[in-house]
Amino acid sequence: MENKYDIEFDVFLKDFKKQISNKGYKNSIQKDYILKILFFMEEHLTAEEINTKVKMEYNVDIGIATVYRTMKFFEELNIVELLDIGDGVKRYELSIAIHHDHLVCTSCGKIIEFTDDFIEKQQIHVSKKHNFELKDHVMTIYGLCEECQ
Amino acid sequence: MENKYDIEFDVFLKDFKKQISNKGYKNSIQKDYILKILFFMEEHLTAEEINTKVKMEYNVDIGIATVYRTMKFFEELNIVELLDIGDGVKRYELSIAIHHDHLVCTSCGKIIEFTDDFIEKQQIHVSKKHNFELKDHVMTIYGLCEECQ
DNA sequence: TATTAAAATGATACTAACTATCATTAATAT
DNA sequence: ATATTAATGATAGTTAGTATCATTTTAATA
Repeated sequence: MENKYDIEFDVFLKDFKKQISNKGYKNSIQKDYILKILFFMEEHLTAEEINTKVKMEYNVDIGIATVYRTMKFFEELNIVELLDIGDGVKRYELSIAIHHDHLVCTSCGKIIEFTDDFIEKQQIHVSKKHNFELKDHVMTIYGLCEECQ
Repeated sequence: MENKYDIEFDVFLKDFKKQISNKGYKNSIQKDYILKILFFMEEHLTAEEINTKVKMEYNVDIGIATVYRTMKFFEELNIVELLDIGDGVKRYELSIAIHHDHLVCTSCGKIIEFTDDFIEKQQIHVSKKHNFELKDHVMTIYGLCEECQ
């Protein structure tokens, strides 16, 4: 199986399991399957999509409550990052990817990632100016992608 | 009554009513009250907050369905702008204010507005680079305000 | 390896923030 | 004044996500 990261899944999974244990939580096959989907499949998945994909790919039926619960858990442990494109549904992606922002096509829903050093630096500057202790930021550009114009 | 804009409310209201009429919609006292609250009170209000404030300030009970419906209507007509700080509740502000982004304190919920010309320009640049036709953008910085640090 | 304490799961009930429906009311055009 | 058509408001419905709780699983330790 291919993936977009520079590490092997079993290395990643091992490290992740240790992380969970060290913090006093317990591992489970459900968590493993969810991570596997996030690692190998496209990112920006909703909880419902993750559930469906686990069912399709591995023929395992994780309760939807567990998926929601696990995504919240992963978010708190910074294992995943939340992406909110403003349509009322939460999407997640693995945090091992470097920080990036998003271009969202308002016509077809396509999500394109981008990073811009200038914007990254400028938001640090803006935070300082307002005596804000920067934790995180979200930048989303809405518009029409090439095909939808 | 004071306000933060450089125009009088009746000028604004008159212009707004004309806008509605021209597009084939009908005006109503409910719309007037909602606009009045948005004009004179603090911005970033939720539908529920608008409803409560109309009741408190003018002793008028607008049905909550009408508030939700009207905010959606105003949004489509670009009379208000939607602010989504990621807590699952929609907030609105009048579009007569110039575009600005937000600093959100994750501790006390305070919202500080900012504009940054560099960021504004840079997002145009990013859009062009990806052959995106820019429509809108959202930048939100999350962190701790001075008091909450 | 067996025991045990605590966390995780999954079925389902519940919640919150809207959204749709529809009978009634109000606004604008003629 | 009348007719047309949109707006309102009460309420039912929807949807994404959260809480509950009995049962199962995990993992530490005896």
